[in-house]
Amino acid sequence: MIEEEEPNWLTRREELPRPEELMPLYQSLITPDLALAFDILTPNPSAAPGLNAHDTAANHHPAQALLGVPDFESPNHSSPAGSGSGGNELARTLKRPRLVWTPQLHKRFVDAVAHLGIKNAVPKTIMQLMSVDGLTRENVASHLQKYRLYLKRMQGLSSAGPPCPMSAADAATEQLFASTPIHNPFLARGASGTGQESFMQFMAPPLLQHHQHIAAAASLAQQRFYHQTQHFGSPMATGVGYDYGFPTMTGGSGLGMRHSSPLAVPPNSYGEGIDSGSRRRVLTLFPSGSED
DNA sequence: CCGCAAATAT
DNA sequence: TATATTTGCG
Repeated sequence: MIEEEEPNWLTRREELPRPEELMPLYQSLITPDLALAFDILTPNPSAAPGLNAHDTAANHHPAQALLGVPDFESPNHSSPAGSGSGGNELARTLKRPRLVWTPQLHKRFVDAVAHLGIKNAVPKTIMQLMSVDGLTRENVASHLQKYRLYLKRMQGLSSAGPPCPMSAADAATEQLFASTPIHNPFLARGASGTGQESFMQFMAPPLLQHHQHIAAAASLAQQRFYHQTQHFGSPMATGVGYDYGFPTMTGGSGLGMRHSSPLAVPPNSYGEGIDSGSRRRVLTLFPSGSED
């Protein structure tokens, strides 16, 4: 019996990938506006993946050419010595659209936090550790706030009652605070002892090419695009609401959380699981990197 | 700069 | 409407 490497994803040993290692995850945080402001070429006329511009209404972007990472981090003028923190003030001052924390992005976030430790997990450090272009400290800070709340909520919950539904933060968190359509029957399973079973590999079937052509992705052969279909909560759209797998912490009514049916989406069916003409579908394609 | 609370946008 | 993200304050 040798200490064989255990495929335990639950291992807290989150290896902190070096900036170079986790480069592939770069989310095109550069929005068209931002790019324009920089006078750099705009990859695609549409919103950049990962970021939903205020122009969500016009989601019919044909192709997703997410190439040419505009390194707004390295100015042409080159002020090597000067401007340590300044860098590109323009970039910082630009109004960026809502940042969409994709599971992958969140994953990296969690990884960073795990490695830094709860004590050192401060926005700035996390941000630096994530090494995601365009990601601001504010973004991380706010996300961290929610993340902590989420953890706290979960802790208190797991303390009183039957076995926790899942490995907790690991799974749920990875799921990004709850926004992944992927629901598998195993997810709601009580793990015995340390038997924390993971289940994040089931999702990765060839699910794309739904609408237009995303051939552009060809460049990043390793990157898979997953179309997350979200439907705006319509008062009448009952029957199939969000399937949030995590507690709501609304400060309002407190109740009113409806659990939609356990959307048992087969590993083959995606997106079109529910259809509705009047529903607005937000296509969020997130490139899957080498992580997870 | 960090954390929290409120405001705003989607 | 609720949720997510942003913004302001201590």
